[in-house]
Amino acid sequence: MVRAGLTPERLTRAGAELADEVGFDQVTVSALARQFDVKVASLYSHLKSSQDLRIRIALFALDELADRVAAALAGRAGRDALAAFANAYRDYAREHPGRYAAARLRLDPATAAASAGVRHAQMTRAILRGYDLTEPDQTHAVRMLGSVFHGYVSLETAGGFSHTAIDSQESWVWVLDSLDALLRNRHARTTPPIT
Amino acid sequence: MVRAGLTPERLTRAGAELADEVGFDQVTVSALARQFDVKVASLYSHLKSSQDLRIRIALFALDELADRVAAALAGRAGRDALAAFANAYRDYAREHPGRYAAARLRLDPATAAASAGVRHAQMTRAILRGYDLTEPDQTHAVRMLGSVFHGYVSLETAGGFSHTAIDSQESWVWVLDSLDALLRNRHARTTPPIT
DNA sequence: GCTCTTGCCTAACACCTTTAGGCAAATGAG
DNA sequence: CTCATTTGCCTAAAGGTGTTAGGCAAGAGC
Repeated sequence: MVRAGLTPERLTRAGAELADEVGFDQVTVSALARQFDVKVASLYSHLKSSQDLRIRIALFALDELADRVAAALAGRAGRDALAAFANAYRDYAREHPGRYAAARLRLDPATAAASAGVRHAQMTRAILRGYDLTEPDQTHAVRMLGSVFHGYVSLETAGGFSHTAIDSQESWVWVLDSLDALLRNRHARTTPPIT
Repeated sequence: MVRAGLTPERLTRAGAELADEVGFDQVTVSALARQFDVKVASLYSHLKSSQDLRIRIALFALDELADRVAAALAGRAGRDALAAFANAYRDYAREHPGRYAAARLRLDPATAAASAGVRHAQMTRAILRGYDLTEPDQTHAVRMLGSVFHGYVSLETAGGFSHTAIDSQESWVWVLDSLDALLRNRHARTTPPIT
């Protein structure tokens, strides 16, 4: 009987592709076994559990996304960097919705600390180097950028922006433009807080 | 044999509570049957399917959240309205994480159109009445607000903001403050787009 | 009290997850 | 090259969830 040549890496990759096709939460050990034309139990020599598979896909996606963002960011600063970062993020989610969902999987602290998630955090902070923000404003800004990008991408891929005639791309540019203006003006602003 | 008195409404409510306890995607017809001390198959007289249950919980959550937002918004305008809206949203997600997740369930267009989702959209637009924005800026702003609020709440409840010493509440106020400033200045801005 | 509807039940099947134990293919030592 | 060992995929089996079909008894209406 010919062996299928399964490895955790191949399974993870196939799982990521499957996620893009059918959705991350439809990724199942059984479905993966079918893809490799192999019995389900066979995968358990390579994966600890179904959750283990999901975590591997998440780490894979985080890493791949971090690579893309890093490439997009190279040599850019200021609003260029902001747009490059945001577009890398959004493009990834549109090309690979399943992997993007995987990257949002909640990891336990130890796993998260060892993941490419830290690169994401570093790169977000790197963008802000072009705007002279000091702590704690920098942290606030990091959180805001993360929120906007994740929120926009999440709502957009969920089809939330398809009810109006106004193009989502237009709104995206408007949002990036607004964020850039906001960050440029932020250090000078002195308005009192609202809550 | 004493009857349990099941109805779709009671099941939906119990499902919503269960979602808050164990997470929306752990809400299962089986778990619900256990809660009512009833056999699983019995629920199928009241629910079409597991997905039907999830949709009911989503609609329930959307409605409840819309009520809260409406109450928070009453009599407020401008930055007050913005903060009230945002806080209602965030507070709901923190008090009822499972229901909040349910409210984000992707609905088919017909169901969505008949849901409280339209009230949410109307209320978001209502906030912008305090800032004189015209189309298409208004739509862009609606999308941005939705993105920021959803993104922030989503990242915060996922524990994404607990790695730094800086308090999340502080960042939240900073974000609201920034959005207010942004919207107030937006109509006057003439910066060219970046992408 | 009798009939009819309705609510919850048992039975059964399909699919996913996971563990235990077996056989055969690859690997490597002599 | 042969034999022993390791390793990869298999069968078997048990437990959980989703769903349908058909039965019996509780409650409602007359």
